[in-house]
Amino acid sequence: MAEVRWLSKEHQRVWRNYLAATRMLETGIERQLQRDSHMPATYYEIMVSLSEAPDRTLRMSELAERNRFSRSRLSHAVARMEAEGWVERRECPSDKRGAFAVLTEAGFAVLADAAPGHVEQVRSLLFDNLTDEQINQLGEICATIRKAGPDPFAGIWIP
Amino acid sequence: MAEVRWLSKEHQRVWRNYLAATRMLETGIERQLQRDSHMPATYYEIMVSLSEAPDRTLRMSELAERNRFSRSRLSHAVARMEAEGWVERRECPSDKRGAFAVLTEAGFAVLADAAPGHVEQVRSLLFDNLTDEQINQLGEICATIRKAGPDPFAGIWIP
DNA sequence: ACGCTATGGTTGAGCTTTCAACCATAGGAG
DNA sequence: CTCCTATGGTTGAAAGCTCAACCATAGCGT
Repeated sequence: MAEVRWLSKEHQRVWRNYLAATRMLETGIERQLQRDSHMPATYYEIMVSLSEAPDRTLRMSELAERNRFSRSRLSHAVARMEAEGWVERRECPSDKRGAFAVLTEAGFAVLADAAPGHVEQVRSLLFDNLTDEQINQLGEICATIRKAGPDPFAGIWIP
Repeated sequence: MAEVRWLSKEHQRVWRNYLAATRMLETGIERQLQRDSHMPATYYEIMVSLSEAPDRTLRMSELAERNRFSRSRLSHAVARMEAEGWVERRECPSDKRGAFAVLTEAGFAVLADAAPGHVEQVRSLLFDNLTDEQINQLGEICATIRKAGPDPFAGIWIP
């Protein structure tokens, strides 16, 4: 067992600020969506992805990867959204294992309705408080972290 | 209803990178702790806070606020940790409503055991990938977001 | 064609989190 | 002292997430 390389005081400070800030943001986003649109952020993200896809349709696997959801999480979420009538499943003709998720009209309407409040919340908790420079920095930093992270994000890296 | 101020293309890019990066990090941290130490990150954070407090003891409310947990979430978590023998509750003599949480020896041992692996994971997913400058920037950004956020973080700001 | 492994996706159990309701005590104001 | 409200904390139910197990089809090598 090698020596433990503890975090420096400075790194610790950063890490704790990171935890507090991200938790605050996440909770704030979640609460606003739940309160105003009766949906968790997960559903919102799924619907956004679908709304941007051709025919508002995506393969489950595509959808999972884009949002970094586990397959299982997505599957459960889509099941619940299907029950709400926001999404439909269709089978894939070219690969009988596969499945498509399609955003319904009702789903699109719900999304359109939820969007303004959500965007406002993102602004007020995040963008409105940072300088343009900081926003750029944050973008770079997140892109870096993201790229450095394990890739398909399942399996391999944590056995 | 005022005009919706949508996010610019650039802000959207940042926001999506933010979501992907933070989700990746969170999941990675959670998985490592669960796999190697059979505890969720929540417990780890609680135990860290306690381990640093005088007599390894804190009021529930203090504990909740420091980590930005809802009272309810903390209460449930402490109950489970108590069942594991990692934490004990004591009543507060000066305020009979209050309660203290105390980290037990067993809890401390478990924490000490979990720490090295956790730190290593934080390094490898975050710090190792950023330049010193980026780390400083991230620290500043998170501190700003945190300060700008709603404060006691319950009630008031989202009715 | 056969068998083997890999891939796409679902399922159920168990754990965590949230929300709202709740109980008990504290700390004023009248 | 007696309300009346605020604070500290807990609880139960409902919703979401994770993990591991699973089923079905794909696609390769022979």
